[in-house]
Amino acid sequence: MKREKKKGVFREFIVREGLKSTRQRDIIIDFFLSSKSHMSVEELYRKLRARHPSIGYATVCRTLKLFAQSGIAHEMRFGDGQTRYEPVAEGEHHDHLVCTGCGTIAEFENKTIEELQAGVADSHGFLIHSHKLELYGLCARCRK
Amino acid sequence: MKREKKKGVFREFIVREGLKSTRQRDIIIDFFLSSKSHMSVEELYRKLRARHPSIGYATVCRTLKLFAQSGIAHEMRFGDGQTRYEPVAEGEHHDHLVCTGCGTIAEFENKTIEELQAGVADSHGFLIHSHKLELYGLCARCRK
DNA sequence: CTACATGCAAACGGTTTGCACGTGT
DNA sequence: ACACGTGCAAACCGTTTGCATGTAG
Repeated sequence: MKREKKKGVFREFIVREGLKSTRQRDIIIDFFLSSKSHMSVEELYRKLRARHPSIGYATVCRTLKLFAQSGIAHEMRFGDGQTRYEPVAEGEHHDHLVCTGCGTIAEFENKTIEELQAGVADSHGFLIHSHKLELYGLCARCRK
Repeated sequence: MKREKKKGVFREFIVREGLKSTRQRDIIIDFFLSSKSHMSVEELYRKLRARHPSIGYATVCRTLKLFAQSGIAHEMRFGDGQTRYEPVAEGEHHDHLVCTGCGTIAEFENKTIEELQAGVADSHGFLIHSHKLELYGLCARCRK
């Protein structure tokens, strides 16, 4: 449902920008929307390639960028030099718990923190546009 | 005062690790501790080079990494592909307000947010080790 | 038929590394 | 004397780009 919605949003974006709908873009969007979140480009590319060997790395990069531009995905960089993408969950915003042991990335949402952030921005005269909050540590499994 | 303290900490680190005290390291640490915070490696290198033309980029990189290891500096990456360093202010932790207009980076501290973060980590069974909170937007000057 | 998209390989940008030479201890 | 440090240039790694060819509209 929401998946179809995102595909719709992307389709509109494609039209609006005078771009084209292609086989590769269809493959990538389907794969992207049905895979786990926070995948790195490399990861996405490898898995995609298993089923569609002829697809190029550059195309994957370019397409993911388009997803971000169209608003259906967020581009994110944790400290590891990889670029990751996640489908946006409309309305709600969430932050990340990154396990430095196994690399798992969990999500959380905390309205109070968001409000406090807004307060901080205000008190500095900042007009806040986005934020990034990441907690690094060991997940329940890795800490034992 | 605290600057001398950091130099002392680094000196101890050097000895403990069986490393050596060199002219370059002295130059870099002095420059680093007396410059503005959050400088990128490139920035640091350029400015350093103005006075000490023979210093190598690799040496600057390596030395900054040593600062981070020794605990007198933090390494940080905002979204722009540059690695930045800041002298650590002992005890207190702070987060960043990054102006997307002029690139200025301001700092802030908010104890309540930190506590809430700890709560979030707990409720996920995470053992938190560090965190990163960045607010992106326009600073007072750029927003008008 | 035209403009955009693709795959490939080469370029890029910041960081890291190998190496021959230099220098603290 | 020996081990570590330095400067240089080359390697690296993920990402981006140029180009000849393919394909949607």
